[in-house]
Amino acid sequence: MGPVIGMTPDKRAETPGAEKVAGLSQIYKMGSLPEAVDAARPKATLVDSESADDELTNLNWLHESTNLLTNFSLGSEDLPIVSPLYDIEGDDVPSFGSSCYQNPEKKSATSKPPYSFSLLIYMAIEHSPNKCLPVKEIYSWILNRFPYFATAPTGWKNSVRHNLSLNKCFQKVERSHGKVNGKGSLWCVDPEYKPNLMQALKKQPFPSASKSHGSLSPHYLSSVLKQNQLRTLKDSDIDAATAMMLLNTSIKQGILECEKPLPLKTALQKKRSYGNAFNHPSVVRLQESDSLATSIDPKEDHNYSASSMAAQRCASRSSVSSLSSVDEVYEFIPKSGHVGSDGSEGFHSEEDTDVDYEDDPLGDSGYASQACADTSEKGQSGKKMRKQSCQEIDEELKEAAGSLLHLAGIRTCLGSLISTAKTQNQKQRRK
DNA sequence: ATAGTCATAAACATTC
DNA sequence: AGAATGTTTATGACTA
Repeated sequence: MGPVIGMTPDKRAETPGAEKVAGLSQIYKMGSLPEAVDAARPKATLVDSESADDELTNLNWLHESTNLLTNFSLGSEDLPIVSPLYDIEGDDVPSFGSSCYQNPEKKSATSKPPYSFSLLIYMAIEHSPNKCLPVKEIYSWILNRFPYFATAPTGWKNSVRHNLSLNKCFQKVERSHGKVNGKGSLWCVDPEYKPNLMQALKKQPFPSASKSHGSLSPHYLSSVLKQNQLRTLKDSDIDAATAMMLLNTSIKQGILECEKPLPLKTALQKKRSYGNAFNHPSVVRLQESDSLATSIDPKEDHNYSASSMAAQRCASRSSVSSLSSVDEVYEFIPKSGHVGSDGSEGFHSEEDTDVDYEDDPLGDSGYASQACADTSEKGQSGKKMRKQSCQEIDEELKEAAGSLLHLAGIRTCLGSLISTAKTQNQKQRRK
């Protein structure tokens, strides 16, 4: 049985449009200075850092940080491609920028990459500064990273286009403002499907990770938590949703102690009845139905099928908790920052590509600029409302994270975390 | 055996 | 006109 046919109309109908694209997370800030990251992330500035400083449960350190992918090596040209969900393991603070990863594609340049086309496209898009790429750029990225395709039968490009067109994970964004830089559209990853893709990536065989290191992320998170290295976690740029996922995984693997894995969704639901979990020492009883699979279901892989995706899409829409990253929470926030033009993100377009970001007449030096044009045109009142919404969401996330952390049985280390965080804050303020 | 996933190929339309 | 891009359909291999 082939791919589900007749998907395209659905895909078109569901194409969320500019706002969503604008909300694509600003991932891959690897190698960039924190200032640059902040500048590129106006959404982070929406949170009153001053008032939030003393907030124990504040998730700013998650908000401000970028997606986990950032530090898991998709983001730098200097780094090989590995699963964003794997990393080296060790009790020491991982050096995310280190080159201790194996390099699947370089390891065997002539062998076929262990990634499906969907994942290759996903990586290519996520690697771009604005999470949008024309198909030609996708070709280039894949070619650059996987020399296999240089000698592979030419049909792979067809497959890429086929995937883009058929796979609901990918959204086409018209270059509305005068067909900038060539023909064709830009392709983005639907944020709602990002968890699926992430999950799919995680499932990919990575000898370097699985053999000697295993799944680092939960271990890493665990070690961070156990060592009360809040700063480390903060610096690690793990976003809230990912942290939740890792927490769950850690719990599942027995790294952290908890009765059962807790989906963020549950945390959000419970917090409404219990209030801030930090103020409720009682353990929330979880239901089986609220398994981790609610938000991270290995079966809900990237695929052609509309059914599983639709299910997740619905779930995603039904609750903030299912968002794949905090960025998605803020997806309605117009991007005012200038991203990528100064190279502060550590990203540079591939040498062999012919798209000149700096020549973008839209002044955003990226593709997403057109996509977010709609949102940027909204008025001041809209901004106020959005800011308010952000604060509300932030509160929700804070409480949800509080619930999670509490339930994960790590509350005991919070005292240390607090002091560590406060120390860091004080140091920063002095600077 | 069946259904789902994925890769591949091909035809065709559209756009530049 | 030709190339690039995008859509759709079909088929086969593989897997759970």
